[in-house]
Amino acid sequence: MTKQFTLGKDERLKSRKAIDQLFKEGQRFSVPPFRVSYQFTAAELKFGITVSAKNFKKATDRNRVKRLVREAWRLQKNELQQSVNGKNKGLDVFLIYTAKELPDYSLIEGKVSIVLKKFLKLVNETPVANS
RNA sequence: GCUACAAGCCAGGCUAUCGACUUGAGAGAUCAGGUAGGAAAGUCCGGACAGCACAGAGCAAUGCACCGGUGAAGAGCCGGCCUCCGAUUUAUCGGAGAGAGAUAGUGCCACAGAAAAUAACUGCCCUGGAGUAGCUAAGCUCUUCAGGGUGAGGGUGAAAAUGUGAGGUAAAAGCUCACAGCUUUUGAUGGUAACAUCAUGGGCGGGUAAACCUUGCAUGCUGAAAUGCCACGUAUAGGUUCGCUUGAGAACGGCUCGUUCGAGAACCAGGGUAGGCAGCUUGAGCCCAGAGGGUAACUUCUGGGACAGAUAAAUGAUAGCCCACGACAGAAUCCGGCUUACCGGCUUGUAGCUUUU
RNA sequence: UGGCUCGUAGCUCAACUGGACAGAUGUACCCGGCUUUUAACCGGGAGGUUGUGAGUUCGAAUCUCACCGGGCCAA
Repeated sequence: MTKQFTLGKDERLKSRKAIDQLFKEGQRFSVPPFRVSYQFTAAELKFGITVSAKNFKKATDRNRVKRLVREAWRLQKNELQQSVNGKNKGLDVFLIYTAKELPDYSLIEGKVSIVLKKFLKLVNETPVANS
């Protein structure tokens, strides 16, 4: 039996190059308080999160927001991951937290779930990649 | 016991489930261990470490500025001296001090005031001349002019030529004297020294050097985006200017001289890469206990203990229970300080009040 | 991580080398006038502990130090 609720190095956006390309060429939509950028790739589902230092002056607060979002994604992303893998594709997703107030976990959990549902719909509409 | 102040310390805990980074073991599945701070912050000082430079001279620039100690070093810390402020028990206690030089020079000191710094003006005094002046006259007084002596008086200001008294004089003045104050030479005593006390001689033409500056001392420049190695990729193309022994540029760091190297250099536009490893965490280190040295900062010896190492960047999330109901806040090469932020609690010391014995 | 620079009325800017009520006609605000009303125009007024706190000085927006808050640069 494999672990489900993981968020290892393979599942995070870790290449500066990939992130630059995502912002340059990727598509985006908005689910307040998030701004979401995404791009279909050949690899697998990858995820990143950032918080502006302009909105949160203290590093502690920025870390707090990032940890909450990572946790929400980790616990809810399984369905999308299976769907993406089923289509034999990859997907890079990058979230930017744009609000100026510190959120609590239940709010983040709800918003991330909305984002995930949007992606599920998107993925189901795209054809299967013939490798 | 309460209150106030000062110093030091701690910075929620436990359990369950699901994760992240990392170290070790294992063929692997996996298992075991470790994982933010007192300020990790501000980047204000000082270093370590690394690269380049380590012929030289001059100028400049920056920083520091009582003395001794401490320490790798410092604008840190400890102790002392001096000055100022506050308190009272008048000799102590507490606090503050960028604490060399104002007789090397230059500048500035609004308003007010005669004047803000060679002393000028007003005034005071003396001598001489003049007068349709006054008094009977010599002469004196008055007015005015010229020459000379003075720096006492001028009440304004933050600040006025050290203050008070006496002598002295035509009028005066540290001009002289006494006392007091400041500064300084020499000597003695005490102290490692700053300095203190005493004696002695000289001086006393404000303030401002966080105005320029002078004196003394110190300082090569650049910072982990340093630096070394491996891998991958492109454009040995284009434009402008300068230069090839008549020397561009570099070493050389801000400039000049000087020395050496020397054929490309600067800018514009454009193209490529932005992966990995080392540096990278164990070090002038930290904590605890004991025995010494020192007033103290600090230090010596012995024994024991624990050490984050990420790289779009880990150190967390949820639930429950307990209590004092959880503040400020997140490592990015590493140390030593300083400064700033901080809910609450504990310990020690000092002072005051109260109660009991 | 390292460095540079700036904070003055609500806004945009002045105030020289320290000197006294910290200015502007700007723009915004308030009151009055003009107009049927509004705008424009005319007249008048208010608005600042010079980012904060210390220090030097007789005296600080100005000089020095420490904080706070902006902006910019370096691959």
